[in-house]
Amino acid sequence: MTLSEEDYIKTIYHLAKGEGHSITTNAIADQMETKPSSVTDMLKKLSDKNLVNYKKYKGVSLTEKGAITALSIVRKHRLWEVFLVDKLDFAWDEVHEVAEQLEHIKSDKLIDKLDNYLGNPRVDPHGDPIPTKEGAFKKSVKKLISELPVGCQGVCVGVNDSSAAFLKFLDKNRISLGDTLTILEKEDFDGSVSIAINEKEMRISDQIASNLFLEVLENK
Amino acid sequence: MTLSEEDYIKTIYHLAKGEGHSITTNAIADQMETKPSSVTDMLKKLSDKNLVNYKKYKGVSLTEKGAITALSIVRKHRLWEVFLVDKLDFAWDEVHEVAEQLEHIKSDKLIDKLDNYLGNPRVDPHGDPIPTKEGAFKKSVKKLISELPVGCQGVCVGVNDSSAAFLKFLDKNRISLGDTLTILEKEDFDGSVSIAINEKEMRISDQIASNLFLEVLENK
DNA sequence: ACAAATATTTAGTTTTGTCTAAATTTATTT
DNA sequence: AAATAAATTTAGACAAAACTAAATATTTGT
Repeated sequence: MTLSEEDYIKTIYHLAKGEGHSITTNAIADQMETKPSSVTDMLKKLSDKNLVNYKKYKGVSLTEKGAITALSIVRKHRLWEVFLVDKLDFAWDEVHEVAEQLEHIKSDKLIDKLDNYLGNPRVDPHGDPIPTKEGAFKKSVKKLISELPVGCQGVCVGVNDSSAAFLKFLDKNRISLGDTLTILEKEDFDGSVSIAINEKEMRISDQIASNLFLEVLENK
Repeated sequence: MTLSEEDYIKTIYHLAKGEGHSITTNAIADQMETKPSSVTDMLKKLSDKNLVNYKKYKGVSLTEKGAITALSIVRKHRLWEVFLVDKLDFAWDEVHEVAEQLEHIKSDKLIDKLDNYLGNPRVDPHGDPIPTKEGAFKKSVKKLISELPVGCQGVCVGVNDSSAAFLKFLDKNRISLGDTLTILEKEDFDGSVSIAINEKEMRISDQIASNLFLEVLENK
């Protein structure tokens, strides 16, 4: 597969939001900042290779083979994002461009070893799920800490209250978006929550827990 | 710079062994497994971009600008090799192909951070020196441990005596080619040498020290 | 249902990097 | 110093992936 073919497959996958429905030529052209005629050319080629179902004027969807390819690219992209953030200390919002390049590196052994090295993460720094080698993965949902049960693990992906005071609190306690957080215990009495974050444990008040969004894997 | 241009620059650099002498069209074609006519085409393009000095029928050499480019690619290649061996546990002889791909990733920030993460290594797993960001680097030489002074650091790159007994000794003591080794102390009495390797210290006999080659940076 | 608007495809070019075959230059023999 | 051999370049062609402009389908509005 060429680099360009991989980019098309990935774009179709994302536009279909992981589902198999039909995507229009123009949607792909807009997303990829290219011309519709270029898209048509490529769709013919991908169709010849059995990666997409393409009917003239009727849009396109990924075949089984195309979906497997897409998931493998998504897996690589997200694993590299974890590497960049966890190991190289990139901020979660500056990794995309580099991961776009790294995702095209061809070596199954590399990805296996990287996965292990990173501790087989299930989500990337944006909280998006990482497909397994076999192409399986759970969907993720965004919920407030206060809405989640004990034992949940997820990634901090947003705040409800973006007041300066709250952001300052997060900063002082070294909680950043992109950090992985586990819910250890919930106190019925005052709604406070014990969490593990960045290798440390701490307790946060109900007020904090109701203002911080976690991206967690759907429970089935 | 395109991927292909980078490959040509790197090939010219390696064929000239880091020096500025003139390389023939056929030598490049052989090395890159391509046709001489393709090489001629590319040399014209690289010459237009001021990356090489090219005179028809007279061979080619890198310009200052070309040499800087080459060193930056070599730096990336070798840093990725260190990553693959030190962090992902690849064997030193299986990293080349993957590093050939990784060396083309474009991000200065990535390479800076990778360099730091790896502890700013001076040599790659083959013992070859890693150029600095500024393009400076020392040559390396291959010497027996017994020939080197206290304080030297280098990479194990070969054995003099490849008898089964010797290889078994290395294996039992978890010394592999590609490991980094520092000479801590030398005992005049029996020629034995204290070394640090793989985060451990150990003492080896004169006989071992005279059979294990280290690739070390030239002292000046 | 039909005209207008929009979406998509086709046809024909362009650029990059490659190739083959022919022409030219340089090197080597005798 | 020719003649031959080897190396190199030129000319012309091709495939991939993009583009523009024109043609054709589909959808929408009335």
